[in-house]
Amino acid sequence: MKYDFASVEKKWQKIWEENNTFAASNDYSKPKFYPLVEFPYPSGQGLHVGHPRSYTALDIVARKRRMEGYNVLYPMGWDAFGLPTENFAIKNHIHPEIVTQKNVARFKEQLKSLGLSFDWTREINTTDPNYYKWTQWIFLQLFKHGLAYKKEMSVNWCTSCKCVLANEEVVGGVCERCGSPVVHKVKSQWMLKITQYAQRLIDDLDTVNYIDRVKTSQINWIGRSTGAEIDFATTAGDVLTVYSTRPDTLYGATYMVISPEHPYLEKWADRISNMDEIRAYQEEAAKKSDFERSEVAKDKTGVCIQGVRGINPVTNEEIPIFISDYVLMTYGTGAIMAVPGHDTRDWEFAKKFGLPIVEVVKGGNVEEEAYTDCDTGIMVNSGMLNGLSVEEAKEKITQWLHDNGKGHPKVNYKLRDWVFSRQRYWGEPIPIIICDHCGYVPLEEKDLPLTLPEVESYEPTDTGESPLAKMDSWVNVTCPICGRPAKRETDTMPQWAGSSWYFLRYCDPHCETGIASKEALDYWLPVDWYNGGMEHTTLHLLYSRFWHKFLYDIGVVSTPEPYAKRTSHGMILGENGEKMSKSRGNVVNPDDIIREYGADTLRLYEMFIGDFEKSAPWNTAAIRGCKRFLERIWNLADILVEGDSYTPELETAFHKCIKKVSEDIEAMKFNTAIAALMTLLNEIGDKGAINHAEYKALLIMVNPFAPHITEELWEQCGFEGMVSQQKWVTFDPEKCKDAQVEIAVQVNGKIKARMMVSTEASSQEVLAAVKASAEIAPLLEGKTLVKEIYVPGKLANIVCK
RNA sequence: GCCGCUGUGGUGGAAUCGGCAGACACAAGGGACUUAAAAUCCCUGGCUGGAAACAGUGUGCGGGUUCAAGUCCCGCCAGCGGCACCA
Repeated sequence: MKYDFASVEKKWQKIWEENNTFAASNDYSKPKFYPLVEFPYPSGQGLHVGHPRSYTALDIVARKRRMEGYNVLYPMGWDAFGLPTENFAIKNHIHPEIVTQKNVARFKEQLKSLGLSFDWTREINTTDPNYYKWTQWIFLQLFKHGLAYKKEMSVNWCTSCKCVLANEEVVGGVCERCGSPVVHKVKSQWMLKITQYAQRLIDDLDTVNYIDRVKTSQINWIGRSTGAEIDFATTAGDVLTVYSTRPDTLYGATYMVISPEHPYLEKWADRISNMDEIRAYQEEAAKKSDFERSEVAKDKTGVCIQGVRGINPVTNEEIPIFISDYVLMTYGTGAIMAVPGHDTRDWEFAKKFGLPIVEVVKGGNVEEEAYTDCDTGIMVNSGMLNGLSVEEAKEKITQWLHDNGKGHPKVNYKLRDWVFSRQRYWGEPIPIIICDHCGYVPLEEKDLPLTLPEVESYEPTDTGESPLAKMDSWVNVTCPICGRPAKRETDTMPQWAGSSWYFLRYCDPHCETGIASKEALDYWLPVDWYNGGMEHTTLHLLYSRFWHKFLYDIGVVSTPEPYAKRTSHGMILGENGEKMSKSRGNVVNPDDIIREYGADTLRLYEMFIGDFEKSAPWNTAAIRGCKRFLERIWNLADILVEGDSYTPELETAFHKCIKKVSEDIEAMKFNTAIAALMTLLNEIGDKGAINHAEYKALLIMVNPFAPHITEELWEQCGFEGMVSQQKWVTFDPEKCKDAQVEIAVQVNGKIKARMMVSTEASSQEVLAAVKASAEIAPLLEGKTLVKEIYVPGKLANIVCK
């Protein structure tokens, strides 16, 4: 009988759906397993072939764990707020909610057609008021604990669209949509104090099992550095504090630089004789877009402040102070001591402005380039530090600064607070009322959710405010505290909000008394295995860890980390090896592949395509190999014979294969697991028959990869129950060994022969047999044996002279 | 510039701790079956020389350690991704 994948796949998808076969149980006494994949943004384009790579991988793990007796929660939902939907709504005058519903329906159908074992009874949607009620609730908790605050911030402003853009919408310094320049505009923004958690976000990485590249990117992103804050007295009679990671080079500080936005400039205005020049520079710097700033990064600019000079605290020499945009107001103190001898940027600046370069660490040639090595140099021209190593000097000078009240050790982070406002419609409204008398007043929890009102148009206003600002009836309210007229906050939350806690909601998605019941959270958390793209390492993953830690601090969740394990899949590229995109014309639609080859074949192919963690080019021709594999399994039903234990010829092959497949699934080596199954199938084919025990074991092993065909075969062969509800197969390590193996025999490292030996044979026995063999004995005649090596089951090497 | 990843046949990729390089597939060539094609099955295959046995050579390049290196060490080259004046 021919395998009709289309009808078989539909049949089983229907059965699984009607029986809720893969729903997680609320029996909290069972051992649990909570695998998680990133829920998709339901875009208008539908599913990408990249989605099934991640989803199938953890589906395989989830299915295996179910068979191993775990209570498995493998959920799915929709991260549905966001710009593309809003832009589509603006363009086509359709409510974003309608667009979302349509896209979700399509995505859901596509996911179901892949046979993924999601628990659809726990489906969530971030745009559902019953969901975002709790997103707003978390925001209120953050606000009440002082972690949400409003601040004047510079934001991205598109000069042509006249609207605020998120950082993601600014590509190469221009607007992603219209290509016009993007400039900075100061606006009052909601911010979340993620910086307060910076150290814990680094430290607790030691307690979780994340792949190294995720850990290192997070650490780099947070960007911890240690150094000292140093106070420089100025001729204006005040103190200018700088931050430096190289306090050891203090004797080489020959000038200072402050950021163009530094507040001291106003304070010093009366003393500065070239204030016009300074103001012109400030304006110039403000006008520059990020793009221009990075374009001119190598060419340093700046203005020397006339009228105020700094005093080096160790040399007591007066040194000039410059303003330059290479010093950022947002990092450290917005002021630096410049050590041109030992900092590349300071060196470039000093060369350009003809400033003195003093060598204080021996080892390089500071006339040629800055010498920045900290490991080998010895301090010179540095008074009390002379002769010390850099490390010793850092310690000594920091102590000296402390003792003399001129500075102290300091840790800084590159991580900035999270800009949490968007001037957009399609997001969670921020549940705050702004009252002239009472300030920012949080909504009462009983008034949540604060739902999005219907608006006429979703376009941002000319002033860059959210479309909600035009809704007078919604905006104008009375202050819950003083009863005076007040206004609602009209900004909405960024897309990252809903995805920062969604894994908590899955634990108890219909809970009305909290984000989820305490019992559910205690049972299911942490997520045991979270797989997702590397592009989410520094934003989503960091944001959700931050929220989780906050919820832990206020007693809502009982684990300090949300995810016990984090892995990441590689991208699937187009057939030409480039990133898949519409403009490159190399997009593969999973629907087409399913129609032509079936879901099982697609699943198998995506897992066989290569190393799961690396990117791999799509190759439609190669899919046929996976289709053939499944058809050969199908055809085995024709040579099925009675038998309730493995036949001797295949016993070792089965035990070996079970071991390999079981271990490879856990190690995410799906490609080699499939290769092992193909090898086993070839061996069965050579033998020409398969019995019931063997076929059952094979179907159980293949089921996580190809769930439909295995279910159908299980039923057609009259085996009891469903294959997906069987016990996972086990192996006996003793039975994985062949009685005899072929080893390679080398003389002086060159292969001279091959020989069959017993796996039980000792090293002496094998070496004796090797030396006596017809191929090897003549080669050893008249030579002195130097060394004999036997690597059991692999090779023997005779070294002689 | 900095950080990370990668470099293996015509192609995708295998190769626990250093132990037979090229598993498993795809594509290709040859054969069987067929009126024919598709499908299926069998055989061949890193490269060079040779009819063959076999010999030499081979994991980006150059050195090194070792009985033994794709794997470890030192120095390069190329490609991809991310960050980018973070003091």
